[in-house]
Amino acid sequence: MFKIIKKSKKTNARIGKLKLPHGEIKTPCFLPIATRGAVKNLTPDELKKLGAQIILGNTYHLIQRPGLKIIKKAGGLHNFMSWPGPILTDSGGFQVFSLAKRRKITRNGVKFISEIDGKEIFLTPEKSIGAQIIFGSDIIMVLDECPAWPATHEYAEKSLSLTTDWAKKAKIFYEKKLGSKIKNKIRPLLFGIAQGSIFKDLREKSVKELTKIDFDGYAVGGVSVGEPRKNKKRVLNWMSKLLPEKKPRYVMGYGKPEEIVEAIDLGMDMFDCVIPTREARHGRIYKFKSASKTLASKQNAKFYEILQIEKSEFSKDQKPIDKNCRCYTCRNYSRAYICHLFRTKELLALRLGTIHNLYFYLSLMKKLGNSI
RNA sequence: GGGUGCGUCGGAUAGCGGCUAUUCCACCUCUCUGUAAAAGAGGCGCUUUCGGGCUUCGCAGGUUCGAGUCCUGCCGCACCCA
Repeated sequence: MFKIIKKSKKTNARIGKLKLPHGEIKTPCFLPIATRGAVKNLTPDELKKLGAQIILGNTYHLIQRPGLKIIKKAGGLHNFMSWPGPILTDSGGFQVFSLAKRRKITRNGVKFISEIDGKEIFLTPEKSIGAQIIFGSDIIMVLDECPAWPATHEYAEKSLSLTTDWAKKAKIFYEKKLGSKIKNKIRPLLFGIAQGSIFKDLREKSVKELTKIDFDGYAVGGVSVGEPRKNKKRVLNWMSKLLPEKKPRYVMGYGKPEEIVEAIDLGMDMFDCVIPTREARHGRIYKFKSASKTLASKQNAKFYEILQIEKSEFSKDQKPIDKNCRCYTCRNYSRAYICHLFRTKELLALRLGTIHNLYFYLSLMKKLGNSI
């Protein structure tokens, strides 16, 4: 399933191949986010051209709309959204964090009050896995509780025991549903999610128990939930030593370009983040500082910059965002034009921004892979 | 020439006797990490030792404890009549 092809001599970085039902992906890789079955502003065709190998959908949002029935009838999420490549789906665990005001955690699952119609949604570890199986996800994530920072040791410990318990239940349910069924085909992978906030003993405990359950891959959850950068780094450092080497390692919801660089050096393989897509819609355009420079000096010095493209300094700037960038946006349009589109709220602004920012992230991944 | 109405921030507005003059747009600054985000926060007269101080509703007077608001004159704009 997961093969490490090459290891860096200088760092813990590695290149891997991961076989999935809808194709093979190369790691390290970045997953553009398609929460509701669409990467905002892009067609699957465009995504593929940008170099996306795998995308991420969200269980909580998709079971609300359009609902399981419709996706099932469409023949799964791939068919429904016309993306033939691999899909990883998040379990809804992140919504435990992001929709904290609208949910209640119980032993058996999470009760949400829908932000759409006020209806109650009860998400259990089993339901989440069941839904993801119906989606036809290539990588299924277990339901976890993602505790916000700051959390007390006491709370984080309690939360972790729940998350671990849910992980066991998820695994049992998954085996029951898919265990014997698929023989010749590659079956969807099931990933566990390590929690434990910023506490070393809890992170250790989390990984120990998850590996006992035995998953196809392991994710680091609960990172970038408000904690200072130092803490994130420390957690990832521990995790890189704790997580099994032979399994894919996925840092959830991560991160800024420099953070991904660091995490790859620590031996992390997969990443997803809303930054490139969301910030694109908000007029923050990422670009490399200089194409000729390698990313070797990346550790401290920022190798990229962000243009706030709506600023008046760009309103007359006829240069492309990045003359060395080969994305559709940079090959065809000037900063002035994109600035104009943003200021006049033309929808094309969002598309062009998204295309460029995703190209930036995905080509960063390529560069980082090549440098291993 | 006569009449009517109107002049409030860069633009558009609210306010029709009572404390710090409303809102929208534009503009400026910032935020965004498993997406309730094409979103959100702050600023937008001058000045400040960040406590505040000063100044403002076309202009000039007046009435009043108190005026963007009422009265008089002027200026400007719009419309109507001649």
